[in-house]
Amino acid sequence: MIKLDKYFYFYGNLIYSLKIYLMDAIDKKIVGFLQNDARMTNKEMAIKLQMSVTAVYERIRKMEREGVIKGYVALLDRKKIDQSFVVFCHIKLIQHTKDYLVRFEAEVVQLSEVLECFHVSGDYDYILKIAVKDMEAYRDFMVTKLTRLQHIGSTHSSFMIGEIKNSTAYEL
Amino acid sequence: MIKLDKYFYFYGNLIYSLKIYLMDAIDKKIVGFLQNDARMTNKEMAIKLQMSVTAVYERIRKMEREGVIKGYVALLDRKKIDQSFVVFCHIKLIQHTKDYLVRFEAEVVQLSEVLECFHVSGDYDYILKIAVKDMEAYRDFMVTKLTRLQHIGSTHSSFMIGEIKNSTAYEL
DNA sequence: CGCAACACCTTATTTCGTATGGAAAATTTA
DNA sequence: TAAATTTTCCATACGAAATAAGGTGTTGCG
Repeated sequence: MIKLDKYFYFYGNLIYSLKIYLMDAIDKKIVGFLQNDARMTNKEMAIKLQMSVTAVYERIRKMEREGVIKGYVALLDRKKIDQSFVVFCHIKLIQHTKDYLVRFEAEVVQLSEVLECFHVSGDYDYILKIAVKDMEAYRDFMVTKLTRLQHIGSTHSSFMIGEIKNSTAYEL
Repeated sequence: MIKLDKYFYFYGNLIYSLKIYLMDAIDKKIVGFLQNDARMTNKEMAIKLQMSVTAVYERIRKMEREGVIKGYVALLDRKKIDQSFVVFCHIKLIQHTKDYLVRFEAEVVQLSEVLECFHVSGDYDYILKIAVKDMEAYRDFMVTKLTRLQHIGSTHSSFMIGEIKNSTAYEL
């Protein structure tokens, strides 16, 4: 296995470096399998790849150790658990001092309805993906939780009408 | 186990109904465990819940059968596989005929760089989450793939500067 | 009341993950 | 180029896990 160092510069100064894990064709296939079905057995993969179980096992172990594979999770069907109402909420802060950002971020991670929160460029500062039961629950969330957060300037909500694609798997 | 029927009406007409899976406290805990770590053994859960392995096993099996648990996946670290550059792309179509929507959606699911695509209300029709290597790769993706799609009116890209929260786990 | 469905248990069986030792291949070093 | 080292692979073996089978107590319902 080869690790590639990637360097990030800012005005000629090295900001940070990152170890990229260079996967060969077999690694990519293994990870491809596991991204779709983490329950696939080593034996099944070994047969598909025409190699021994141990070889597969050791490759997986290494990728876990190196942090390429972050973990294994069960995915639920939103509809079946009555959380079909998904909203993308764009948020602008009133100011962009580091203190404001840090405080907002610390608070937003605590909100269980917020599945994802990303700091982004553009018109808004943050994009949040929120899942609740219905519109009423969303209104409640907005009023009692989200807008209570400090330093929020404005928000813009986009309601999900349809899910076209929702994948956790990267192409390798 | 109890299944709850949820009905959706539109101008007084029943559009569709949905079977909601009503989980008890134990189901919720089991699913809570698996959402965080799908590799947790039935035995470990059984101990935490003070019940037998078989009981845990059967509950999980039922939730899989009923579609509450959609599947199990491995999650990768974007950075380690050199796909750190994430973009939220907002897309507006030139028209909103069913034909246009269907065609666009069929094409966009084919694009491996597009991890997620949601049809949304508001200023734009779709929100896409795209992961590539760097800005250059994103430009290439835009020019050779995305803007080649039919019926695209306008796009607006927000680049991810920071990942505050990125969870696949629902609160139950 | 009695029947059926359900959730649970214990025990038994099968399958899987994982550890070990060692061979082949590739890579590095002298 | 030859030797040394590291990496990758394999076969085997064993404990742990998932799964199957059979049985018991509880609940709901006609």
